[in-house]
Amino acid sequence: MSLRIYNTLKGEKEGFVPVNKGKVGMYVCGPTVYDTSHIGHARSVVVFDIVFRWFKHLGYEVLYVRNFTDVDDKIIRKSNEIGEECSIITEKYIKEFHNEMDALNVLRPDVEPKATEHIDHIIKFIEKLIEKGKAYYVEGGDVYFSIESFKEYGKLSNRNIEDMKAGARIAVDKNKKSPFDFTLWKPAKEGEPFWESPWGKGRPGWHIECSAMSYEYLNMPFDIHGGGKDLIFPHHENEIAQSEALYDRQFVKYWMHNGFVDINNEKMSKSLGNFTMIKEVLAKYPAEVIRFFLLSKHYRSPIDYNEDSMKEVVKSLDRVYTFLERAEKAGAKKSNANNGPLWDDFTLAMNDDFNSARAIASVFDSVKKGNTILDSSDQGKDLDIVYSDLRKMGELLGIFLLKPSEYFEQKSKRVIEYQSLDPKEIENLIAERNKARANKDFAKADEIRDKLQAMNIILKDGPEGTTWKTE
RNA sequence: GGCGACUUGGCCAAGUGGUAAGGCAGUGGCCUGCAAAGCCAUUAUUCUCCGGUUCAAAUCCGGAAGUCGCCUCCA
Repeated sequence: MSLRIYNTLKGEKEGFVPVNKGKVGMYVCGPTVYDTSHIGHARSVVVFDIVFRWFKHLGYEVLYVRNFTDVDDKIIRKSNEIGEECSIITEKYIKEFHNEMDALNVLRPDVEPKATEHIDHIIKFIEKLIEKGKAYYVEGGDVYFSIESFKEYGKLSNRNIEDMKAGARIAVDKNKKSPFDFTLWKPAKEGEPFWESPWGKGRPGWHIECSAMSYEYLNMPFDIHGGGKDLIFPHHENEIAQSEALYDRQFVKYWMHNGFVDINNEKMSKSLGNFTMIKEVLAKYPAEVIRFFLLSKHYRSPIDYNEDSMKEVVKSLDRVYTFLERAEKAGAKKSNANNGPLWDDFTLAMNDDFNSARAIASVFDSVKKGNTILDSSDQGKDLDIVYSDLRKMGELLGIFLLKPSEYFEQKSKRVIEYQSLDPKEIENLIAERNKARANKDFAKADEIRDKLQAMNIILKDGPEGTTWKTE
Protein backbone atom coordinates (compact mmCIF):
# COMPACT_ATOMS: atom_id res chain seq x y z
CA MET A 1 0.00 0.00 0.00
CA SER A 2 1.64 3.13 -1.16
CA LEU A 3 0.70 6.76 -1.27
CA ARG A 4 -1.22 8.11 -4.23
CA ILE A 5 -1.78 11.81 -4.82
CA TYR A 6 -4.11 13.65 -7.17
CA ASN A 7 -1.86 15.84 -9.26
CA THR A 8 -3.56 18.89 -10.75
CA LEU A 9 -0.91 18.95 -13.46
CA LYS A 10 -1.93 15.51 -14.73
CA GLY A 11 -5.57 15.65 -13.73
CA GLU A 12 -5.35 12.24 -12.09
CA LYS A 13 -4.01 10.34 -9.13
CA GLU A 14 -0.43 9.18 -9.34
CA GLY A 15 1.78 7.04 -7.17
CA PHE A 16 4.03 9.20 -5.05
CA VAL A 17 7.72 8.91 -5.83
CA PRO A 18 9.84 11.54 -4.11
CA VAL A 19 12.39 13.59 -6.02
CA ASN A 20 15.02 12.57 -3.48
CA LYS A 21 14.72 9.21 -1.81
CA GLY A 22 13.37 9.42 1.70
CA LYS A 23 12.79 13.17 1.51
CA VAL A 24 9.85 15.42 0.76
CA GLY A 25 9.97 19.11 -0.03
CA MET A 26 6.64 20.89 0.18
CA TYR A 27 5.67 24.49 -0.38
CA VAL A 28 2.22 25.86 0.39
CA CYS A 29 1.02 29.34 -0.47
CA GLY A 30 0.33 31.15 2.77
CA PRO A 31 -1.81 34.20 3.39
CA THR A 32 -1.39 37.80 2.33
CA VAL A 33 -1.27 39.36 5.75
CA TYR A 34 -3.51 42.38 5.53
CA ASP A 35 -6.68 41.15 7.24
CA THR A 36 -8.17 38.60 9.58
CA SER A 37 -8.15 35.00 8.33
CA HIS A 38 -11.39 33.27 7.44
CA ILE A 39 -12.54 29.66 7.57
CA GLY A 40 -11.30 29.14 4.01
CA HIS A 41 -7.75 29.92 5.06
CA ALA A 42 -8.22 27.48 7.91
CA ARG A 43 -9.18 24.73 5.49
CA SER A 44 -6.12 25.13 3.34
CA VAL A 45 -3.83 25.22 6.34
CA VAL A 46 -5.47 22.26 8.09
CA VAL A 47 -5.50 20.17 4.91
CA PHE A 48 -1.81 20.65 4.31
CA ASP A 49 -1.12 20.10 7.98
CA ILE A 50 -2.56 16.62 7.50
CA VAL A 51 -0.40 16.12 4.43
CA PHE A 52 2.64 17.20 6.42
CA ARG A 53 1.80 14.86 9.31
CA TRP A 54 1.15 11.95 7.01
CA PHE A 55 4.45 12.32 5.14
CA LYS A 56 6.29 12.40 8.45
CA HIS A 57 4.36 9.37 9.63
CA LEU A 58 5.41 7.52 6.49
CA GLY A 59 8.97 8.14 7.54
CA TYR A 60 9.96 10.87 5.13
CA GLU A 61 12.29 13.66 6.13
CA VAL A 62 10.03 16.59 5.30
CA LEU A 63 10.98 20.19 4.67
CA TYR A 64 7.76 22.19 4.81
CA VAL A 65 7.78 25.80 3.64
CA ARG A 66 4.80 28.15 3.88
CA ASN A 67 5.25 31.78 2.98
CA PHE A 68 3.73 35.02 4.16
CA THR A 69 3.01 37.56 1.45
CA ASP A 70 3.85 40.75 3.29
CA VAL A 71 4.23 43.18 0.42
CA ASP A 72 1.21 43.69 -1.77
CA ASP A 73 -1.21 46.29 -3.11
CA LYS A 74 -3.87 45.34 -0.60
CA ILE A 75 -1.51 45.86 2.30
CA ILE A 76 -0.53 49.24 0.94
CA ARG A 77 -4.16 50.20 0.46
CA LYS A 78 -4.95 49.24 4.03
CA SER A 79 -1.93 51.16 5.24
CA ASN A 80 -3.20 54.28 3.50
CA GLU A 81 -6.69 53.78 4.89
CA ILE A 82 -5.75 53.44 8.51
CA GLY A 83 -2.53 55.46 8.50
CA GLU A 84 -0.38 52.66 9.88
CA GLU A 85 2.97 51.43 8.53
CA CYS A 86 2.73 48.32 6.37
CA SER A 87 5.07 46.43 8.66
CA ILE A 88 2.85 47.16 11.67
CA ILE A 89 -0.11 45.72 9.76
CA THR A 90 1.68 42.63 8.53
CA GLU A 91 3.17 41.87 11.94
CA LYS A 92 -0.21 42.16 13.54
CA TYR A 93 -1.84 39.72 11.13
CA ILE A 94 1.05 37.29 11.15
CA LYS A 95 0.73 37.11 14.91
CA GLU A 96 -3.03 36.66 14.67
CA PHE A 97 -2.61 33.97 12.04
CA HIS A 98 -0.14 32.10 14.22
CA ASN A 99 -2.40 32.30 17.25
CA GLU A 100 -5.37 30.97 15.35
CA MET A 101 -3.43 28.18 13.68
CA ASP A 102 -1.93 27.18 17.02
CA ALA A 103 -5.45 27.02 18.42
CA LEU A 104 -6.41 24.75 15.54
CA ASN A 105 -3.49 22.52 16.49
CA VAL A 106 -1.68 23.13 13.21
CA LEU A 107 2.01 22.26 13.24
CA ARG A 108 4.31 25.12 12.30
CA PRO A 109 6.07 24.64 8.97
CA ASP A 110 9.84 24.33 9.10
CA VAL A 111 10.29 27.64 7.32
CA GLU A 112 7.90 30.58 7.03
CA PRO A 113 9.63 32.95 4.67
CA LYS A 114 8.43 36.49 4.14
CA ALA A 115 8.64 38.19 0.77
CA THR A 116 10.15 41.32 2.28
CA GLU A 117 13.04 39.32 3.66
CA HIS A 118 13.89 37.83 0.26
CA ILE A 119 13.96 40.88 -1.97
CA ASP A 120 17.56 40.14 -2.99
CA HIS A 121 16.62 36.68 -4.17
CA ILE A 122 13.66 38.06 -6.02
CA ILE A 123 15.71 40.74 -7.77
CA LYS A 124 18.35 38.21 -8.83
CA PHE A 125 15.63 35.91 -10.14
CA ILE A 126 14.17 38.70 -12.25
CA GLU A 127 17.59 39.78 -13.52
CA LYS A 128 18.28 36.27 -14.73
CA LEU A 129 14.91 36.09 -16.44
CA ILE A 130 15.68 39.32 -18.29
CA GLU A 131 19.13 38.06 -19.27
CA LYS A 132 17.54 34.95 -20.68
CA GLY A 133 15.03 36.96 -22.68
CA LYS A 134 12.09 35.71 -20.69
CA ALA A 135 11.23 39.07 -19.17
CA TYR A 136 11.53 42.68 -20.20
CA TYR A 137 11.74 46.10 -18.70
CA VAL A 138 9.48 48.91 -19.90
CA GLU A 139 9.82 52.64 -19.53
CA GLY A 140 8.45 53.70 -16.17
CA GLY A 141 9.90 50.93 -14.06
CA ASP A 142 7.74 47.87 -14.71
CA VAL A 143 9.24 44.50 -15.48
CA TYR A 144 7.00 41.91 -17.12
CA PHE A 145 7.30 38.24 -17.75
CA SER A 146 6.85 37.43 -21.41
CA ILE A 147 4.22 34.74 -21.89
CA GLU A 148 5.29 34.15 -25.48
CA SER A 149 8.72 33.10 -24.27
CA PHE A 150 7.35 30.09 -22.43
CA LYS A 151 5.78 27.64 -24.82
CA GLU A 152 4.18 25.47 -22.16
CA TYR A 153 2.22 28.30 -20.61
CA GLY A 154 -1.21 27.03 -19.55
CA LYS A 155 -0.28 23.41 -18.87
CA LEU A 156 -1.42 23.47 -15.24
CA SER A 157 -4.78 25.13 -15.77
CA ASN A 158 -5.43 23.60 -19.19
CA ARG A 159 -5.78 26.74 -21.15
CA ASN A 160 -4.02 28.25 -24.08
CA ILE A 161 -3.32 31.82 -24.92
CA GLU A 162 -5.51 31.85 -28.02
CA ASP A 163 -8.60 30.73 -26.10
CA MET A 164 -7.93 33.26 -23.42
CA LYS A 165 -7.71 36.05 -25.95
CA ALA A 166 -11.18 35.15 -27.20
CA GLY A 167 -12.83 35.65 -23.85
CA ALA A 168 -10.37 38.15 -22.49
CA ARG A 169 -11.42 40.35 -19.67
CA ILE A 170 -8.01 41.78 -19.12
CA ALA A 171 -7.56 45.45 -19.81
CA VAL A 172 -5.11 46.04 -22.62
CA ASP A 173 -1.89 47.61 -21.45
CA LYS A 174 0.08 49.29 -24.22
CA ASN A 175 3.35 48.57 -22.46
CA LYS A 176 2.87 44.84 -22.49
CA LYS A 177 3.94 42.74 -25.43
CA SER A 178 1.07 40.36 -24.75
CA PRO A 179 -1.98 41.21 -22.65
CA PHE A 180 -1.27 38.18 -20.49
CA ASP A 181 2.26 39.18 -19.57
CA PHE A 182 2.36 39.64 -15.84
CA THR A 183 4.26 41.85 -13.46
CA LEU A 184 7.54 40.79 -11.90
CA TRP A 185 8.51 44.18 -10.56
CA LYS A 186 6.51 47.36 -10.26
CA PRO A 187 7.68 50.89 -9.54
CA ALA A 188 6.79 52.54 -6.24
CA LYS A 189 4.48 55.52 -6.22
CA GLU A 190 5.01 58.36 -3.82
CA GLY A 191 4.68 57.18 -0.24
CA GLU A 192 4.70 53.49 -1.05
CA PRO A 193 7.24 51.10 0.43
CA PHE A 194 10.10 50.35 -1.96
CA TRP A 195 13.40 48.60 -2.44
CA GLU A 196 16.28 49.71 -4.65
CA SER A 197 16.63 47.63 -7.79
CA PRO A 198 18.25 47.76 -11.24
CA TRP A 199 14.87 49.09 -12.43
CA GLY A 200 14.57 51.82 -9.84
CA LYS A 201 12.68 51.99 -6.61
CA GLY A 202 9.89 49.47 -6.49
CA ARG A 203 8.49 46.22 -5.17
CA PRO A 204 8.02 42.68 -6.44
CA GLY A 205 4.86 41.42 -8.12
CA TRP A 206 2.93 38.67 -6.40
CA HIS A 207 3.93 35.52 -8.24
CA ILE A 208 7.66 35.97 -8.23
CA GLU A 209 8.14 35.58 -4.48
CA CYS A 210 6.99 31.97 -4.52
CA SER A 211 9.32 31.05 -7.37
CA ALA A 212 12.27 32.76 -5.72
CA MET A 213 11.64 31.52 -2.18
CA SER A 214 10.77 27.95 -3.07
CA TYR A 215 13.95 27.76 -5.11
CA GLU A 216 15.91 29.14 -2.19
CA TYR A 217 14.68 26.55 0.31
CA LEU A 218 13.66 23.56 -1.81
CA ASN A 219 15.56 23.85 -5.08
CA MET A 220 14.03 22.41 -8.26
CA PRO A 221 12.23 20.22 -8.83
CA PHE A 222 10.60 19.74 -5.46
CA ASP A 223 7.79 17.39 -4.50
CA ILE A 224 4.61 19.11 -3.38
CA HIS A 225 3.22 22.54 -4.08
CA GLY A 226 -0.16 23.33 -2.60
CA GLY A 227 -2.78 25.98 -2.15
CA GLY A 228 -6.43 26.77 -2.73
CA LYS A 229 -8.05 25.88 -6.06
CA ASP A 230 -8.28 29.53 -6.99
CA LEU A 231 -4.51 29.73 -7.13
CA ILE A 232 -4.26 27.34 -10.08
CA PHE A 233 -4.74 30.26 -12.38
CA PRO A 234 -3.02 32.59 -12.63
CA HIS A 235 -0.77 32.29 -9.61
CA HIS A 236 0.58 28.78 -9.95
CA GLU A 237 0.56 28.87 -13.72
CA ASN A 238 2.76 31.95 -13.52
CA GLU A 239 5.07 30.38 -10.99
CA ILE A 240 5.64 27.48 -13.34
CA ALA A 241 6.35 29.87 -16.20
CA GLN A 242 8.91 31.85 -14.22
CA SER A 243 10.71 28.92 -12.70
CA GLU A 244 10.77 26.58 -15.66
CA ALA A 245 11.59 29.31 -18.16
CA LEU A 246 14.61 30.22 -16.07
CA TYR A 247 15.94 26.81 -15.13
CA ASP A 248 14.76 24.65 -18.04
CA ARG A 249 13.66 21.83 -15.80
CA GLN A 250 10.58 20.78 -13.92
CA PHE A 251 9.52 23.12 -11.12
CA VAL A 252 7.15 20.94 -9.08
CA LYS A 253 6.31 17.26 -9.29
CA TYR A 254 2.89 17.16 -7.59
CA TRP A 255 0.44 20.07 -7.51
CA MET A 256 -2.26 19.83 -4.86
CA HIS A 257 -5.26 22.15 -4.55
CA ASN A 258 -7.93 22.24 -1.89
CA GLY A 259 -11.58 23.12 -2.52
CA PHE A 260 -13.47 26.08 -1.12
CA VAL A 261 -15.53 26.51 1.99
CA ASP A 262 -19.06 27.71 1.23
CA ILE A 263 -21.24 29.37 3.83
CA ASN A 264 -24.82 28.08 3.83
CA ASN A 265 -24.32 26.97 0.24
CA GLU A 266 -23.08 30.31 -0.93
CA LYS A 267 -19.62 31.32 -1.90
CA MET A 268 -17.85 33.45 0.67
CA SER A 269 -17.58 36.90 -0.78
CA LYS A 270 -17.32 40.49 0.19
CA SER A 271 -20.47 41.41 -1.72
CA LEU A 272 -22.57 38.82 0.15
CA GLY A 273 -20.98 39.94 3.40
CA ASN A 274 -20.69 36.35 4.56
CA PHE A 275 -16.99 36.12 5.30
CA THR A 276 -16.78 33.80 8.28
CA MET A 277 -13.65 34.43 10.27
CA ILE A 278 -11.71 31.78 12.14
CA LYS A 279 -12.00 33.74 15.36
CA GLU A 280 -15.81 33.80 15.10
CA VAL A 281 -15.92 30.05 14.66
CA LEU A 282 -13.42 29.52 17.47
CA ALA A 283 -15.66 31.55 19.74
CA LYS A 284 -18.58 29.27 18.95
CA TYR A 285 -17.01 25.84 18.81
CA PRO A 286 -14.02 24.02 20.28
CA ALA A 287 -11.04 24.14 17.92
CA GLU A 288 -11.17 20.39 17.49
CA VAL A 289 -14.71 20.58 16.19
CA ILE A 290 -13.55 22.92 13.46
CA ARG A 291 -10.69 20.65 12.50
CA PHE A 292 -12.95 17.62 12.52
CA PHE A 293 -15.43 19.47 10.36
CA LEU A 294 -12.78 20.55 7.86
CA LEU A 295 -11.52 16.99 7.55
CA SER A 296 -14.95 15.40 7.28
CA LYS A 297 -15.04 15.91 3.55
CA HIS A 298 -12.42 15.13 0.93
CA TYR A 299 -10.02 18.06 0.57
CA ARG A 300 -10.64 18.63 -3.12
CA SER A 301 -14.43 18.94 -2.81
CA PRO A 302 -16.25 22.04 -1.71
CA ILE A 303 -17.43 21.92 1.90
CA ASP A 304 -20.41 23.79 3.27
CA TYR A 305 -20.15 25.52 6.60
CA ASN A 306 -23.49 25.78 8.43
CA GLU A 307 -24.79 25.45 11.96
CA ASP A 308 -26.40 22.05 11.41
CA SER A 309 -23.19 20.49 10.17
CA MET A 310 -21.26 21.92 13.06
CA LYS A 311 -23.77 20.56 15.55
CA GLU A 312 -23.45 17.15 13.98
CA VAL A 313 -19.70 17.30 14.28
CA VAL A 314 -20.00 18.27 17.95
CA LYS A 315 -22.05 15.14 18.55
CA SER A 316 -19.64 12.94 16.64
CA LEU A 317 -16.70 14.26 18.59
CA ASP A 318 -18.55 13.73 21.87
CA ARG A 319 -19.05 10.17 20.87
CA VAL A 320 -15.34 9.62 20.37
CA TYR A 321 -14.45 11.24 23.67
CA THR A 322 -17.18 9.33 25.48
CA PHE A 323 -15.60 6.14 24.30
CA LEU A 324 -12.08 7.27 25.20
CA GLU A 325 -13.26 8.12 28.68
CA ARG A 326 -14.94 4.78 29.06
CA ALA A 327 -11.93 2.90 27.72
CA GLU A 328 -9.50 4.73 29.98
CA LYS A 329 -11.65 4.03 33.02
CA ALA A 330 -11.52 0.38 32.06
CA GLY A 331 -7.72 0.61 32.04
CA ALA A 332 -7.04 0.83 28.31
CA LYS A 333 -3.40 1.55 27.55
CA LYS A 334 -1.67 2.85 24.51
CA SER A 335 0.92 0.50 23.13
CA ASN A 336 2.85 0.75 19.92
CA ALA A 337 3.27 -2.97 19.62
CA ASN A 338 0.32 -4.05 17.53
CA ASN A 339 -1.85 -2.41 14.96
CA GLY A 340 -5.36 -3.65 14.37
CA PRO A 341 -7.26 -4.10 11.11
CA LEU A 342 -8.95 -0.73 11.54
CA TRP A 343 -5.58 0.95 11.54
CA ASP A 344 -4.95 -0.68 8.18
CA ASP A 345 -8.21 0.74 6.86
CA PHE A 346 -7.22 4.14 8.11
CA THR A 347 -3.84 3.86 6.39
CA LEU A 348 -5.43 2.81 3.11
CA ALA A 349 -7.72 5.82 3.23
CA MET A 350 -4.93 8.27 3.98
CA ASN A 351 -2.70 6.76 1.33
CA ASP A 352 -5.46 7.27 -1.19
CA ASP A 353 -4.92 10.97 -1.78
CA PHE A 354 -5.27 11.85 1.90
CA ASN A 355 -8.88 10.75 2.05
CA SER A 356 -9.62 12.01 5.55
CA ALA A 357 -13.37 11.55 5.11
CA ARG A 358 -12.87 7.85 4.56
CA ALA A 359 -10.25 7.69 7.29
CA ILE A 360 -12.78 9.08 9.75
CA ALA A 361 -14.98 6.06 9.10
CA SER A 362 -12.18 4.00 10.68
CA VAL A 363 -12.35 6.26 13.68
CA PHE A 364 -16.01 5.45 14.21
CA ASP A 365 -15.50 1.80 13.46
CA SER A 366 -12.88 1.80 16.20
CA VAL A 367 -15.27 3.44 18.61
CA LYS A 368 -17.94 0.90 17.80
CA LYS A 369 -15.57 -2.02 18.13
CA GLY A 370 -14.13 -0.66 21.35
CA ASN A 371 -17.57 -0.25 22.87
CA THR A 372 -18.47 -3.78 21.92
CA ILE A 373 -15.32 -5.04 23.61
CA LEU A 374 -16.13 -3.03 26.72
CA ASP A 375 -19.60 -4.52 26.81
CA SER A 376 -18.27 -8.05 26.61
CA SER A 377 -16.84 -9.94 29.56
CA ASP A 378 -13.32 -10.60 28.34
CA GLN A 379 -11.45 -7.57 27.11
CA GLY A 380 -7.81 -8.59 27.21
CA LYS A 381 -5.44 -7.10 24.66
CA ASP A 382 -8.14 -6.29 22.11
CA LEU A 383 -9.15 -3.15 23.93
CA ASP A 384 -5.58 -1.88 24.02
CA ILE A 385 -5.21 -2.44 20.31
CA VAL A 386 -8.39 -0.57 19.42
CA TYR A 387 -7.55 2.17 21.88
CA SER A 388 -4.01 2.54 20.55
CA ASP A 389 -5.18 2.60 16.96
CA LEU A 390 -7.69 5.29 17.75
CA ARG A 391 -5.14 7.39 19.60
CA LYS A 392 -2.75 7.11 16.70
CA MET A 393 -5.46 8.15 14.24
CA GLY A 394 -6.04 11.15 16.47
CA GLU A 395 -2.40 12.15 16.34
CA LEU A 396 -2.39 12.06 12.57
CA LEU A 397 -5.65 13.93 12.17
CA GLY A 398 -4.73 16.32 14.96
CA ILE A 399 -7.98 15.72 16.82
CA PHE A 400 -9.19 14.06 20.04
CA LEU A 401 -5.81 14.47 21.62
CA LEU A 402 -7.09 15.83 24.91
CA LYS A 403 -7.80 13.84 28.00
CA PRO A 404 -11.53 13.11 27.88
CA SER A 405 -12.02 14.79 31.23
CA GLU A 406 -10.33 17.93 29.91
CA TYR A 407 -12.42 17.91 26.78
CA PHE A 408 -15.70 17.66 28.66
CA GLU A 409 -14.61 20.20 31.24
CA GLN A 410 -13.70 22.72 28.56
CA LYS A 411 -16.94 22.06 26.80
CA SER A 412 -18.99 22.48 29.97
CA LYS A 413 -17.14 25.64 30.79
CA ARG A 414 -17.96 27.04 27.40
CA VAL A 415 -21.66 26.25 27.70
CA ILE A 416 -21.87 27.49 31.27
CA GLU A 417 -20.11 30.73 30.47
CA TYR A 418 -22.14 31.26 27.36
CA GLN A 419 -25.36 30.96 29.34
CA SER A 420 -23.96 32.58 32.48
CA LEU A 421 -24.88 29.55 34.57
CA ASP A 422 -23.65 28.80 38.07
CA PRO A 423 -22.17 25.28 38.43
CA LYS A 424 -23.21 25.27 42.09
CA GLU A 425 -26.80 25.79 41.10
CA ILE A 426 -26.55 22.83 38.75
CA GLU A 427 -25.14 20.65 41.53
CA ASN A 428 -27.90 21.81 43.86
CA LEU A 429 -30.57 20.96 41.33
CA ILE A 430 -29.07 17.54 40.82
CA ALA A 431 -29.00 16.94 44.58
CA GLU A 432 -32.59 18.05 44.81
CA ARG A 433 -33.57 15.73 42.00
CA ASN A 434 -31.80 12.80 43.58
CA LYS A 435 -33.64 13.46 46.81
CA ALA A 436 -36.90 13.41 44.89
CA ARG A 437 -35.86 10.19 43.18
CA ALA A 438 -35.05 8.62 46.51
CA ASN A 439 -38.55 9.56 47.63
CA LYS A 440 -39.95 8.17 44.38
CA ASP A 441 -41.29 11.59 43.51
CA PHE A 442 -40.49 11.04 39.84
CA ALA A 443 -42.69 13.86 38.61
CA LYS A 444 -40.55 16.33 40.47
CA ALA A 445 -37.35 14.57 39.44
CA ASP A 446 -38.31 14.74 35.77
CA GLU A 447 -39.31 18.34 36.11
CA ILE A 448 -35.84 19.17 37.38
CA ARG A 449 -34.26 17.13 34.63
CA ASP A 450 -36.27 19.01 32.02
CA LYS A 451 -35.27 22.26 33.58
CA LEU A 452 -31.61 21.33 33.34
CA GLN A 453 -32.05 20.11 29.82
CA ALA A 454 -33.42 23.50 28.90
CA MET A 455 -30.03 24.81 30.04
CA ASN A 456 -28.35 22.26 27.74
CA ILE A 457 -27.35 20.12 30.70
CA ILE A 458 -27.79 16.39 30.13
CA LEU A 459 -27.95 14.08 33.13
CA LYS A 460 -26.70 10.54 33.29
CA ASP A 461 -27.69 8.31 36.19
CA GLY A 462 -25.11 5.66 36.87
CA PRO A 463 -24.15 3.26 39.65
CA GLU A 464 -21.77 5.85 41.14
CA GLY A 465 -24.36 8.60 41.15
CA THR A 466 -25.49 11.22 38.71
CA THR A 467 -23.09 12.94 36.34
CA TRP A 468 -23.85 15.64 33.85
CA LYS A 469 -22.59 16.79 30.49
CA THR A 470 -23.43 19.62 28.19
CA GLU A 471 -25.29 19.13 24.99
C1' G B 1 -17.12 32.62 -24.79
C1' G B 2 -12.83 29.26 -22.72
C1' C B 3 -11.44 25.62 -18.87
C1' G B 4 -12.98 22.48 -14.95
C1' A B 5 -15.85 20.18 -10.96
C1' C B 6 -20.16 18.14 -9.00
C1' U B 7 -25.36 15.41 -8.91
C1' U B 8 -25.27 8.61 -3.95
C1' G B 9 -30.95 7.00 1.52
C1' G B 10 -34.71 12.25 5.54
C1' C B 11 -29.86 15.23 6.02
C1' C B 12 -24.20 15.11 5.71
C1' A B 13 -20.85 11.92 3.17
C1' A B 14 -17.02 7.69 1.24
C1' G B 15 -16.89 4.75 -2.92
C1' U B 16 -10.20 2.25 -6.62
C1' G B 17 -15.67 -2.42 -12.97
C1' G B 18 -17.47 -7.42 -9.28
C1' U B 19 -22.64 -6.29 -6.82
C1' A B 20 -23.82 0.53 -1.98
C1' A B 21 -18.25 2.77 4.08
C1' G B 22 -19.15 6.13 7.97
C1' G B 23 -21.84 10.14 10.70
C1' C B 24 -26.52 12.59 12.17
C1' A B 25 -31.69 11.72 12.52
C1' G B 26 -35.59 7.54 12.80
C1' U B 27 -37.64 2.63 14.42
C1' G B 28 -37.50 -2.06 17.59
C1' G B 29 -34.85 -4.51 21.72
C1' C B 30 -31.27 -4.77 26.23
C1' C B 31 -30.24 -1.27 30.32
C1' U B 32 -33.15 2.57 33.44
C1' G B 33 -38.34 4.49 38.09
C1' C B 34 -38.70 6.87 33.24
C1' A B 35 -34.66 8.82 30.55
C1' A B 36 -29.64 9.72 28.89
C1' A B 37 -25.11 7.19 27.44
C1' G B 38 -23.61 2.51 25.45
C1' C B 39 -24.63 -2.05 22.77
C1' C B 40 -27.51 -5.19 19.21
C1' A B 41 -30.94 -5.20 15.09
C1' U B 42 -33.17 -2.30 11.27
C1' U B 43 -33.76 1.86 7.27
C1' A B 44 -30.94 2.84 -0.96
C1' U B 45 -32.78 -4.17 -5.63
C1' U B 46 -30.33 1.43 -5.93
C1' C B 47 -26.48 5.77 -7.09
C1' U B 48 -30.08 13.00 -11.76
C1' C B 49 -31.92 11.14 -16.67
C1' C B 50 -31.14 8.57 -21.64
C1' G B 51 -28.13 5.53 -24.61
C1' G B 52 -23.47 2.47 -25.25
C1' U B 53 -19.09 -0.86 -23.94
C1' U B 54 -18.77 -5.35 -20.65
C1' C B 55 -20.15 -11.84 -18.18
C1' A B 56 -20.46 -7.58 -14.70
C1' A B 57 -20.97 -0.03 -14.17
C1' A B 58 -22.52 4.46 -8.93
C1' U B 59 -17.70 3.53 -11.05
C1' C B 60 -15.63 3.50 -18.33
C1' C B 61 -17.64 6.10 -23.10
C1' G B 62 -21.39 9.41 -25.59
C1' G B 63 -25.57 12.64 -24.95
C1' A B 64 -29.29 15.56 -21.91
C1' A B 65 -30.82 18.31 -17.46
C1' G B 66 -29.46 20.79 -13.02
C1' U B 67 -25.83 22.98 -9.49
C1' C B 68 -21.13 25.21 -8.80
C1' G B 69 -16.06 27.04 -9.43
C1' C B 70 -11.90 29.50 -12.15
C1' C B 71 -10.76 32.94 -16.23
C1' U B 72 -11.25 39.79 -11.43
C1' C B 73 -3.37 39.39 -6.92
C1' C B 74 -10.18 35.61 -3.56
C1' A B 75 -7.64 29.80 0.36
